[in-house]
Amino acid sequence: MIDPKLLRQSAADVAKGLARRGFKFDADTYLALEDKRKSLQVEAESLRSERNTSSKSIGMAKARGEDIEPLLKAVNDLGERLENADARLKELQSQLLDIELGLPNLLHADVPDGVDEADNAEVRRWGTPAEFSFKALDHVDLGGASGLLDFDGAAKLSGSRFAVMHGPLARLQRALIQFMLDVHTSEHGYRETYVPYIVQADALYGTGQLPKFEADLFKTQDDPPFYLIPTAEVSLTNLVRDSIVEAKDMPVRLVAHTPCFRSEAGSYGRDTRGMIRQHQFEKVELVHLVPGSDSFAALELLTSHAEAILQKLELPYRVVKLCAGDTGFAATTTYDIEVWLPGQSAYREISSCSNCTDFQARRMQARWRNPETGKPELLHTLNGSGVAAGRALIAVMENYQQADGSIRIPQALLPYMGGLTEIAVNN
RNA sequence: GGAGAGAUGGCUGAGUGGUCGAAAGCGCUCCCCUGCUAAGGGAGUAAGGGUUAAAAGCCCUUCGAGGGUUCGAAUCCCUCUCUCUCCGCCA
Repeated sequence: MIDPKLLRQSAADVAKGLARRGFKFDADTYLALEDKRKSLQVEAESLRSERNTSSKSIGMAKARGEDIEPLLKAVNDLGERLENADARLKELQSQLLDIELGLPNLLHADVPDGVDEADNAEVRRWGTPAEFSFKALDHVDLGGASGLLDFDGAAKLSGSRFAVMHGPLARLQRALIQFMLDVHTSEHGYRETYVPYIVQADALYGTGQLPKFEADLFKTQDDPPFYLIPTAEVSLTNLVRDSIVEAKDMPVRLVAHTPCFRSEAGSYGRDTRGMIRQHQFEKVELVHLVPGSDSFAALELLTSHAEAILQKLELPYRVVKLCAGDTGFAATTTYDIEVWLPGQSAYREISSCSNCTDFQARRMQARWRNPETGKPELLHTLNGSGVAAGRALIAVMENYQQADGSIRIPQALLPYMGGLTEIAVNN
């Protein structure tokens, strides 16, 4: 959520900033509502103040044994007026909140202009895509060669956009997850955290998936409903909802492995081949909770932690800064890390690292106590994949493939594979 | 799933219709005093919001959540959630 004070004072500037995303914020309508809110709130509060004063004097009169009838008469219609003002205020505030919850975060000034991923700005590259002496296969064909990747079986169970994996391929994904958790906890200082995969609506309001993106989520039929998390960011970040973190506990750095569930509504026809885009996938997620002054440095650090995984796996990648139109709802700046996929001859997203500044914190009332002032301040939240395990598996398969369709195990994963050094064909 | 108990400020814990944002203790902060010392004295110490350019001040809200009764609710009524104990069931 954007600071309502900023909206009131600089609605036109906010509208201009959001226009970079292609988002239309009707500042005039907002300000008109806000104007009404102000006068109504002043009215309601002064009525309430009047009532409090009267009630107090009734109490005192009664204590002195005086006749309170005339006093009661004097406040006769107060209750009704107050009720009326309250109801109108409540209605107005909920209208304003609806608008505010629908506004995306303001972009950082350095975010490049642009409408979609074609306009993203490459920041750096690491590694060189390998030259193959044979025609590189994609992970679907490699999975077919080993017989360990089964889309038919998955379709039988769950329909499209699911995968079944067997044997060493399933183990390879598990190895990737263990490896990533180990690196982040032992080398990068994260606290390993196990979280629920099913959350209530409040958590999703906190991180910004709701109310706007409900269609992207899987929802249960309970009343009230539960939602399957689309990312561990939801569970991890909301841990500080409605709390004040002490300075000695900052910064907070959390890592969790969870499955992620996305309905992928609206992406029909995109990445239908293979397991690039699934309804269910595994991901290791990194979350930072930091003082506001530190969040941009933290974004660089977090991104470097995700990159370290790909470097240890010796997977070539590039880092791009997302353009205005491609940056997510809650983020002020996002780096995507794109791993090289020989089967597609393309860099594809494997991690997305975002600084959400105080946007999520304001929705969550997540604060920290600044020792300089002794006062609570909104903290800044960051999240990034460190990295997406399903896509990392694809990247390993395609980058480590050999002429016969077998797949070598990356050096870094050998300790996790129980002596296995390659995944052969025809398992 | 069944039975019972509970939810109050950073913590412990009083408060059962009126001047209670809330006693007391602990903790914490500041000040004072003190050289028989793991002592004494004093003051302060919640969060959110409105008004304001901002601050001060003033005002509003908050005693698990949401409704209700009342001039007035931490206190009474209803619904819900969570925690604890016991039983059952289960991983």
